[in-house]
Amino acid sequence: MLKLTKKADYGLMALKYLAEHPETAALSAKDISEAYGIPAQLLAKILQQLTRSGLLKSHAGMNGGYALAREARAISAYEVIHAIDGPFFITSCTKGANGCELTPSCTIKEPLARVNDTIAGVLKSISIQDLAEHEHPHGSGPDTNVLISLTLQ
Amino acid sequence: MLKLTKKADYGLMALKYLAEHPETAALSAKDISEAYGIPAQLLAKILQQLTRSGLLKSHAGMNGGYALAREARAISAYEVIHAIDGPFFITSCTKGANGCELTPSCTIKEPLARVNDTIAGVLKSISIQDLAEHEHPHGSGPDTNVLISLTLQ
DNA sequence: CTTAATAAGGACTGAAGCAGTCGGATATCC
DNA sequence: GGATATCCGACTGCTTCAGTCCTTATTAAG
Repeated sequence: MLKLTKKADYGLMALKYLAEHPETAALSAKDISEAYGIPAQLLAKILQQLTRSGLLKSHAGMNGGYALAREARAISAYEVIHAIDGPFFITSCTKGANGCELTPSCTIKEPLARVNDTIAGVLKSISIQDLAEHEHPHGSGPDTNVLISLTLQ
Repeated sequence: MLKLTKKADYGLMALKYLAEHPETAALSAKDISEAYGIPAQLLAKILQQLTRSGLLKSHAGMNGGYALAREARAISAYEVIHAIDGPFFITSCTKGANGCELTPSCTIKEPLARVNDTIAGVLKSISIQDLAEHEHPHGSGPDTNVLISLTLQ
């Protein structure tokens, strides 16, 4: 139904939280889970995934935790979602790999692939920094204005 | 994972097929299901949903079937998806109705709501006619060029 | 060196949604 | 009345998601 999983939501929230606390060397999964009321063990697994994907750096042991692997401006929402939920396709019949079982009857996937690319483009244009800045009430920072051109046919 | 259900896919395919056969008064669920290799009874339920939503007109009895309730140009992909899959929200925590259980800790939904609106805008800008025209190899019809402006903050 | 805090990761469960089927009821045309 | 349709509720199998449990490895502090 065109919905992000909760895991992706949690992941975005966690990265946003990290971006908002740049002064601290690292924050533990417990810290973040308590800040948002997210199940700690679930969030831990998400953060581990993000670490494997190179978006976070982790440090075990006391005073360990997680920190952004790059600056918040250089991490896009797309990367986070992709790392957690895997590659997404708006159509159930993916165009790549094994292809669509209905091929060639499914004549709809090609136009929708463009929609897919458009959505991906939007998500790529949004950084964790954008999410973090948005927190602060109003009037700060320049607008992030994104223009997308979708051409059918 | 940001994916349309197969039902929505089937619905789009069916409406596209109807748009490609404007000469016939009505096409039965069986006709369409055979054209695409879709389970007939499943497609029937989908077409019934689209009828209830006012996108199709149905006619029982012999030589009955379904026809577009409006011209193909006036039916958007968004309407089809919405009729079948219901209202979609990219975030698991919907902003409306019961709200987010995590409120106010979930500070991410507001920026993503804009993304949601953008996606909806893209889907609203694509008509069944666009999908049907795309079928014909190339060079026909004007490009459908859509500009979307997404403003964060 | 011991202990506590932390990440890492596999296995499992319950719940929900999706895809598809079955059976029957109603409407329409011949 | 029979053939062809739509209409609609109930049901099943399957997959995925959300979350938990348990164990192991790593690191810093005392």
